[in-house]
Amino acid sequence: MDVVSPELNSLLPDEIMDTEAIAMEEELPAEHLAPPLQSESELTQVPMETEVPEIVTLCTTTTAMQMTATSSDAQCSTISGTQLLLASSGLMTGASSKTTSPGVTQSLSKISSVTIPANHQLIINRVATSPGVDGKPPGTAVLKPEGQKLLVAGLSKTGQPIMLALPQTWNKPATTQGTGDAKTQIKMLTAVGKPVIAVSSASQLLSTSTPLQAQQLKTLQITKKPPVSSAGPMITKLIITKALNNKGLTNPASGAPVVTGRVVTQSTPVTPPRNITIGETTSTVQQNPSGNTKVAISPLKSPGKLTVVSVASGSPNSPQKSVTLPLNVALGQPILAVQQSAATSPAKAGTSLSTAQAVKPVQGVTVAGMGTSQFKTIIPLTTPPNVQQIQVPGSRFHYVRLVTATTGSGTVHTGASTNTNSSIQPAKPVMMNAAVRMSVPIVQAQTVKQVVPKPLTSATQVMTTSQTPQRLIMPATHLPQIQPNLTNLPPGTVLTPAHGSGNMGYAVLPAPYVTQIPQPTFVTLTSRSTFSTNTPIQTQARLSLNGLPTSEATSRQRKPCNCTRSQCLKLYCDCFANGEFCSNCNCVNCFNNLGHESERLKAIKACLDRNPVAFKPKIGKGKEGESDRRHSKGCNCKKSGCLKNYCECYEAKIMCSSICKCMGCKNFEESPERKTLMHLADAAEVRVQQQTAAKTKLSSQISDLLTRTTPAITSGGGKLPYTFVTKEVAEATCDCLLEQVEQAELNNQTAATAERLVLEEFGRCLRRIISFAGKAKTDCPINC
DNA sequence: GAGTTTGAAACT
DNA sequence: CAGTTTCAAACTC
Repeated sequence: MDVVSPELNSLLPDEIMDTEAIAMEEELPAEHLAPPLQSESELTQVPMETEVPEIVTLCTTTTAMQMTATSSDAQCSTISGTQLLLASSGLMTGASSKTTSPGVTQSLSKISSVTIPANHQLIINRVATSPGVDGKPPGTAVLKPEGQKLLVAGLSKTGQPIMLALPQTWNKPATTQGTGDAKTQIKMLTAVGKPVIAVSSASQLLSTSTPLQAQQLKTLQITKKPPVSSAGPMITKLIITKALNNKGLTNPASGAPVVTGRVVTQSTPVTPPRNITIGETTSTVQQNPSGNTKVAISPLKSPGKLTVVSVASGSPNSPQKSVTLPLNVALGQPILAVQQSAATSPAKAGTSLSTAQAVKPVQGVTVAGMGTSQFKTIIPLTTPPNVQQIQVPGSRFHYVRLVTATTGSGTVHTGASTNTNSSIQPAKPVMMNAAVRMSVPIVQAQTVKQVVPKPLTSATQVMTTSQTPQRLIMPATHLPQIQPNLTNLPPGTVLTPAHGSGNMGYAVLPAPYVTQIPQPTFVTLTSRSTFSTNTPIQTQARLSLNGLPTSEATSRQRKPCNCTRSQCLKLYCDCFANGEFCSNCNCVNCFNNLGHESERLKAIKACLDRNPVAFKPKIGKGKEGESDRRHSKGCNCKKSGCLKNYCECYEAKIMCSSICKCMGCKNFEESPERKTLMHLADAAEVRVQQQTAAKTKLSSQISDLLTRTTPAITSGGGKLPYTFVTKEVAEATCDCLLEQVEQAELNNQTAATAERLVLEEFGRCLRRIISFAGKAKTDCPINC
């Protein structure tokens, strides 16, 4: 498999490549928002494109961050919709609490103010710094001395409270500029029936770290258990933004913040939790101790759009940097977009000092959720310290992005459980600011298998481990000319970076080559650095497929193609157009396989050059007020009246729209021809179903009849009696009968007597045959 | 199953 | 962008 040139890295779509901007905007087809959950396995998924109103924005800064009463402030807020703004700064004085729920106020006894405007924005101001509380230095805020330090209750859109519980370590002063150990946990609890979100953040300051180890790991692990309530689909929109600020950049003893988030629901523990693990290594940025780091995420009312605004300034009035990015989820092909704002850019973070290093982060996102049929995976094979992994079971895409590592090695290990979170070596103080937006359509599932990229020397190897392990040999040939728009890559594409220090490349793998294993209910991506060296990168991906058994998930029916001239590398080929490798097809001279990945890559690029959205589904969401589904381009039928499968609209069982350029179209709502056709089609379908049922019933009856009539014989695997009447037996019998006839003739007996003799002989023959048959069965009960 | 029709994709 | 060609699926016989 060829590898896309490192330049491709810079061409990755903003949705996943922009590590600074934390704004995302997406439109999601309605059909992907709320598919009903049917099975328990589905319930265990992590639905990420959700309508659940709780949009949680968490903003923390490590070490001497906002929890200290010095001068650092932190604000996390969302702009609209359900918002949670947590301001741990004593400087904040927003006190106009409008709709604070009782639970909120009870839990915020030491919070100076809680503001919950009508838009569900919850503003929590840490209590003014109280000198010497619990022996902590002045300025250390102790929101709640025992156990969980802070309980913040907000109101969701549905009016249900959102609780935040901070562990004791949250309030650690961390005023020692990089010394000490700061662990933070945020637990968010919602009311019954709503997801409970618990986010724990641990920031460890390692005195042994060096500036070269300035990589920071942020691991965000989210476990979500949808409620067992059958009250509609459980879709959760989770946005977690974490800003970590290690002021200890000047202090080598700065730590590596580890943030682990866990999202759980109050559902019954019947369904295993789904884990979302996000591991990232961010660059070390010296944070202005007095600076404000404000991250605002705006999950707009419209679930399809998300705007993340990162604000870093010393004052709330500081200019904000807001970036809105489309998530390319239109056309019914939502993707997971995980963005991280490393806050390495002073222009965006506003708090970075001149010593800030422009080290791109390593980010890994593992999401187990509603699986889809296909994925796009970018698997890091090089420079793993800077890895961004996004695996979306619910999406047709997987993204694992590599960014150039400028510092020492790091390891991102994202596991299915919180215990699997591993820290990257890290060390420099950082300010991490990540926005994660996960969109997972609840659609057909497809398992993603473990993909273990191997260390490369001259070639890239991807080991897929499963019950039937596959080994993919991917030539490391650089294809600098290939710069595909990754957002439009064929669904199910796996991008694998090329080896080489500092160079980034991607190889494209279709989803079918991601090992699919029936390990359900979680997704795990593991990445290990120094891939270009002898140290192998281990990228593992495991995820469930909507709880579907692997066999079921992988047995997705697809019509085999019959391409003969296109080599299955053009959109004529349905397999290629769907981003799949040909399998069990009838094609001739097929290049749509791993053996011709180079050609395939070129073909993909060519297609994308011609049409950037070539691999996007043609049937997408229509405009406002129109049908939910419509052809993105419209058909151009001329003769079929759009009532045959030649017409893509008709084939998709949708009506033609205004963008169609068809002639003589009869595929509209009121078309009598269409109605008739649909009626006939329905009738035919019913007929087929009936016939199928009848056949099934008949077959069952026949089988039952045979079982009952010949139980003794058939049950033992023996032959039926008539099977003993072989040709030889028949001939011998006939000889016996003829002998009787001859004897009768020799004796001058009458014909009647001869006939009687023949019949008697025939009876004896039959008895002997039966006798031998029974004896043979007894002697050889297995199979004679 | 072979041949025809059709419209999207590809090409010019 | 329009016209033409190529292609594979849909359809017919």
